[in-house]
Amino acid sequence: MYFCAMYSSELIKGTLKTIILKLLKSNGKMYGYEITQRVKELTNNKIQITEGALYPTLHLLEKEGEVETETENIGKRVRKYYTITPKGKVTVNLKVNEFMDFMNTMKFLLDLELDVGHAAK
Amino acid sequence: MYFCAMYSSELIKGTLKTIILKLLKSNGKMYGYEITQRVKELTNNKIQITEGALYPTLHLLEKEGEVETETENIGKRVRKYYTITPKGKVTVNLKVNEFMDFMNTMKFLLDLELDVGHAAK
DNA sequence: TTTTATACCTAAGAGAATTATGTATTACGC
DNA sequence: GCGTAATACATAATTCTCTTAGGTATAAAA
Repeated sequence: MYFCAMYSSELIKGTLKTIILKLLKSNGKMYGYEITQRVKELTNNKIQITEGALYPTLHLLEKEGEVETETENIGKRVRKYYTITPKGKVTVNLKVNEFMDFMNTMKFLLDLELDVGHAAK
Repeated sequence: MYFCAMYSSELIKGTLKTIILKLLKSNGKMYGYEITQRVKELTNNKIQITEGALYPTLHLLEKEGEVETETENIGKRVRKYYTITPKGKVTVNLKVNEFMDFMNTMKFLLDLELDVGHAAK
């Protein structure tokens, strides 16, 4: 069912809040389903946020005051828009910086070719 | 007790096997405690592998055939050395490539400054 | 009219780490 | 010579975050 060039799921762990907040920061108000679609599209299906992960995270972010909601009626359907708060903007900057730093560290670790001489391919 | 400029622990999740295999590949045989110290040193204390995470992972890697062990007696103490297997070398290349790809995708996502005009700092 | 896409949600379970222990040897400080 | 810190292994209980699976309902497309 999944046409996965997707990353193994452990990798993505810990990045969900960062991704959501970053999208909301640079993209303005979005609703849940839209977030999943946008991420999928921007990453060529490599990152697919499941709804079981998304909605609980959005609710948590709201409880923490990182995002705010407003509902909009589309026909008979209710759509819930999320907007990043000032607190959320602080958080997202911290998180993005931390992740960038982490990537540099990992790149350093994974690029190392040390002593041993045979430096196996 | 921890003098953490350390990364928030969720970030590191999913990268442990990759780090261990990569170190063993480029560094030759190493024992558990040595791995934790080397990683700590190479990352300026930013990544500190806990023993509760390390040992179960090493045992798993052995069970999966990614690494092999040999014990060495240092005085009265037993030291357990780990070496990467040919299978492990294939795995580590896949994992490193996947992680590098993942980092590029994340960098793309987190660097985006989209439409909205106000492009909040 | 039936299937697919949109749109929200929660609950049970899995997986990978943390935290807390436990054991024992060796080196260092005083 | 004696206590503390560092070395070195290990496991168990718990926590956290996500997956899998389920549920509801409207709108569009086939």
